[in-house]
Amino acid sequence: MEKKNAEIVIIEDEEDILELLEYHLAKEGYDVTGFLSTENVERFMEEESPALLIVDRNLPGVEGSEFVASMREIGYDTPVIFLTAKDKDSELEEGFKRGGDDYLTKPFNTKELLLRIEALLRRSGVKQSEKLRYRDIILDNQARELYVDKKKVDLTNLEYKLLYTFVKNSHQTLQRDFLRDEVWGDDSDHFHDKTINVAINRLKKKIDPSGEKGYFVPIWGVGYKLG
Amino acid sequence: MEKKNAEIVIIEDEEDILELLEYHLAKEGYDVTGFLSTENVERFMEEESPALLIVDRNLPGVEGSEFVASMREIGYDTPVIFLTAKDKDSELEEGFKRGGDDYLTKPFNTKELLLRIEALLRRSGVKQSEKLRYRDIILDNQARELYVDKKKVDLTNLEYKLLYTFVKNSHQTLQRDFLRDEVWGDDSDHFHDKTINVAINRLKKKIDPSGEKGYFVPIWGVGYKLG
DNA sequence: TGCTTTCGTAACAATTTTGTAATCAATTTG
DNA sequence: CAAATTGATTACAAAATTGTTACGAAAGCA
Repeated sequence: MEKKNAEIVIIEDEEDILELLEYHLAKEGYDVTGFLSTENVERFMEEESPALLIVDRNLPGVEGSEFVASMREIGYDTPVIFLTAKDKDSELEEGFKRGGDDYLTKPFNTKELLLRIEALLRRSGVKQSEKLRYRDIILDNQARELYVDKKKVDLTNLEYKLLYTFVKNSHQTLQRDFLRDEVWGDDSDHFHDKTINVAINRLKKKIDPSGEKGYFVPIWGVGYKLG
Repeated sequence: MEKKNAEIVIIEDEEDILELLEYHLAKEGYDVTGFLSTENVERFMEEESPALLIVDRNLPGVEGSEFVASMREIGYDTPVIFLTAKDKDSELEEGFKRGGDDYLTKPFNTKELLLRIEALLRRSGVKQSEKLRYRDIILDNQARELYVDKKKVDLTNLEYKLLYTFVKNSHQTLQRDFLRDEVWGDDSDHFHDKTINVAINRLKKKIDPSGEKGYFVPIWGVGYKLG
């Protein structure tokens, strides 16, 4: 239930339905962004390139399937699931013709929607990036990016490797020797005593400037552990 | 009608439904083969590799979804649409979990089935959209052309391959080694340190002369990523 | 052949990262 | 409690990495 994190966009003008959908999909582990109209969606797609669109047909302003057709025209191939209150043949046909991949009629079964999402993502070949988590820390190892409390934080390579080592071994106390081997790979004798301290200090400042979260707990005379 | 002639296999034990389906699909131009049970289907698939399976869940002998699951296990990725008389949540879930792509409950609308077939063939079709995009960059891989902000930009072969590699892996950090393999294909030891830097530098100047867009973000000690 | 384009190499500049050292603070030990 | 040991913090400079520019060899083209 935790390793889905594909990015999904929902366009739905009825706020309570939108909220409900966001809740259910987020619970499944998807990374959901909701919109009340098609406005701003194109810009968002440029920036984020989501894996799937869930689009209400009946939107204010631009009609849902029109929006999808226009996205298709400018080259987007993102999978689309349409939602609709209506159930007319002509509507259905229009939805598919304009580039929809699936179609659900309201009121729909949430379980079914989730299954259809999964099937469509599988068929369209979405690669799930593996992410490591610890508390509010998310390490995306493919993008080599760190998010703390949903906010992106830039790290240097050394800092990244260091944090990665801790998160990967989050249940253990990491001894100084182990960290030296794992992060620095330095077998020379010229490894300064305080190098690790300084590195951890810098890392702490970046991921928790106020110092209130206490990610790193020093184990006196041994090393550190996450806490 | 048109010339669709994709090969479709239908497995359905109720003969009149099977005939009806065969009739409608053939009329649309598909090349249809019907089976009354899962028997012999595997051998047929080996010989013909159809583009789509339409499978009744409720078959004599082997259950439809079981058959699909076993096909998936031995490596077949053919798209599947399940048909069923039942409408239970658990059935639905089982169907998708075992590798179904779509699910229709009898009695179904023929028009809808045809539309869903088309959508599924489109999505699973080998011919993917030949356009890759990232922000305001569009790579038309068929024409081997680049558009930045709707304006055409000429690239050299090397530059194109480089940019293509980045856009294709737009949410990953690309390590220098990976770029060397992917773009230069050079496994020699004589690969100069700065070759990548200079190539990226040239590419940057072409697609973003003013340097304000910051397409390429160096990841210190690792490589680059799009940003 | 002669012209043009492409692209690797080299040199140097600019930038970022990271180790070191010095000092201060905290913890343990006797 | 005092001494000793270890960790935290800070500032600085060396080291490592990337950016930029120019040159010329190689490849493509007329």
